[in-house]
Amino acid sequence: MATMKDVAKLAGVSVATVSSTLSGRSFVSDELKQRVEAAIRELGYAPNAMASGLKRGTSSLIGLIVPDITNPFFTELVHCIQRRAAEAGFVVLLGVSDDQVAREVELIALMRSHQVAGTIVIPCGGEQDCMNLSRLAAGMPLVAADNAPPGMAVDTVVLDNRMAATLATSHLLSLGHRIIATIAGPPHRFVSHERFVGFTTVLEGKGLSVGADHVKRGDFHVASAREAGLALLQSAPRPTAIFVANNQMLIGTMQAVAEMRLSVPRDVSIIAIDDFPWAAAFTPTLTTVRQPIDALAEAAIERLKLRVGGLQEDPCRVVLAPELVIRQSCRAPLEDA
Amino acid sequence: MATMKDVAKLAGVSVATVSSTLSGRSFVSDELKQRVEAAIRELGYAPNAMASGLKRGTSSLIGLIVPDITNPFFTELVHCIQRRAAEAGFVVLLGVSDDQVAREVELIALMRSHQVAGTIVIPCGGEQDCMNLSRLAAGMPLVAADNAPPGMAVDTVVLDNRMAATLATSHLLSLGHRIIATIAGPPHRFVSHERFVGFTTVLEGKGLSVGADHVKRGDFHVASAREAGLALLQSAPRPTAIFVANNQMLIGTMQAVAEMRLSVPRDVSIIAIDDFPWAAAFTPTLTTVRQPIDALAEAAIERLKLRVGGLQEDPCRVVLAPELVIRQSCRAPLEDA
DNA sequence: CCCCCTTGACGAAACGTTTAGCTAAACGTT
DNA sequence: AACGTTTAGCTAAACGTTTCGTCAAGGGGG
Repeated sequence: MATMKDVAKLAGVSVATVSSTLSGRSFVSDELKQRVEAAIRELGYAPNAMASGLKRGTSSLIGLIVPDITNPFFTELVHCIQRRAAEAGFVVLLGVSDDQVAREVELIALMRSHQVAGTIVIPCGGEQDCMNLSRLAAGMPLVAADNAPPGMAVDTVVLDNRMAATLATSHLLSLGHRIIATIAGPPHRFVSHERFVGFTTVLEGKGLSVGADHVKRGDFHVASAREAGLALLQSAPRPTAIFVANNQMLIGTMQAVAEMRLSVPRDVSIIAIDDFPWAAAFTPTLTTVRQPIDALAEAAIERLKLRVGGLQEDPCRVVLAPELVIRQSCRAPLEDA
Repeated sequence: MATMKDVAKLAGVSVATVSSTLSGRSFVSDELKQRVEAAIRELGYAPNAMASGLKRGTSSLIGLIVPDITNPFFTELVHCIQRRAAEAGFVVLLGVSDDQVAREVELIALMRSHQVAGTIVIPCGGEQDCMNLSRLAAGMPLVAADNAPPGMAVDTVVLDNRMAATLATSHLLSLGHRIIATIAGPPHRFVSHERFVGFTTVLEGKGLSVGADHVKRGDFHVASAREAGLALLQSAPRPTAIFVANNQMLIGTMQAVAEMRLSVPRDVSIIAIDDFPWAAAFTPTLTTVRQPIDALAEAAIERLKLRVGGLQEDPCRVVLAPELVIRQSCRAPLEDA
């Protein structure tokens, strides 16, 4: 690998001049500029990002910590964040916490040791874990997205989860459903809690109550929802609609329905939070509440850029609105039900 | 951020001793070791990966360049690679080429400038582009996976694409299909070509020929396959089965079938290469040819580790076998067809 | 004509590690 | 007792940048 010294020698200038040419931070005459550029081309020189990072005490890296990249919501979020990061000149250092808080903590340290300019984290833990996270960040710009409770000491970018649940639940009510069940997420997580509260609040507002039999908890993965779905569909009275807390559990729920030889939406209506690329390819096509994923990514990168730029002010919270996407998996309940 | 110097001062030793304690590369007495460790804890010291990387001329970073993270095959591959990389002590620097060869080339340079230990790339171009890639790698350990033609000057890890096509086509033949169409991938790509050759070879072996009307080219994305599917389903004679070259195009094909008010597998059988997490959640469940994704990831990381370790030998090619996953989207053609 | 300011380029000192080479002490051998 | 050998630890020189301070040359104002 050619270094700046080699370039300088070939161009007959000092390394300082080469550096100035590259960074444009101070004036270099056109003549030298051209000699330097020629030398760079000839040697195939590329700057050593580690040396530069070491000297400057920071880098063009940003950390991105996600719980699980195979969940299509996270896949899309990673995709959007990576694209916007690249546009902003950042390279993404990817960490997967695998839903383990301990791993998440390790990853924060890892990011720091790699001198990232900042980190975007999608926390996988409960409120307490999140508070802990913001403490660990100390010094490193951190933005928490998605599962980020208010009160964290860092910028947060989240969906309006209550509104998402409200949209879904109101939609079911407006179709005439009165016996509505839910498959909620892990109780300690912020997003689960909000979605569940949104759900119950709407029902209570209508004077409806949800029986304990009609509330199941999953872990946001497929299998747990299949089991929960089977239980719900065997309960009496059988719910005419199910509100599912995320996309993966939606799949599990559909499996349960199929196993019971029931049909969506004839026997039961299903709605979930998180749209996903193939929701329109299923039979029936799936009604969902869509998160504005790209807007989340944009806001996260935006906040990070500001913090990296040295902005010192109180943590800011960005809350974005969801959107109801009506497809075929919900319709009015059968009269005879 | 505390540095090694701070630790050394607090522990009353030299920085060299701290370094030795951390790396274990030379002997340090138990007493000093403990003093150093105590100081590290007290200061919350974490090594500066850039300084270490600069000095050692390499890092614990590996580059990973993929065309498109939202394609579930790539999602899963990234997931597996990232997991195995983490197990091997590497951190993944993620680059997305977005199917653009120029971007891919930039990313290789980017990885190099970040002093990665090595890079795994899933090339997005044709044979020539791939040859070019191996040249660009010069000096940096590179492993090409998936769309990697033989003859590249680097280690390659690929699916036996012809066998995959053979499994799929033979399955259709064994069910009794004789009018079989295909939606192939972009012609210049290695994987497309192999899959297409596998398909035609099997048919020709049976004395069957494929009409030009029954061969469509897509771009591996959903929309192109929808169009191709519509065209195929309107051709005469209508094919009784379609072999689709990848998972995203499978979705597009299913959409086309639905738009034509036809039904799978009654009116047409559909099979594709690339299994994906929800293939079993569709109605009907989808018959596919599964790539051994984790084995691909394992082999890629394994080769990379060897090369990073300094192995100098001729490029090696790992070819892995696919597996037919029979579900509901293929069955015998209707007699009256 | 002198002084001062600006401009363009350079030299050299960092940044936080790793590591080769060195020192001094401790030990075992004759 | 003199000598090598081993050991534990230290000193200092890199690694490839960035950047501060310096410097010479040139120009303009007094």
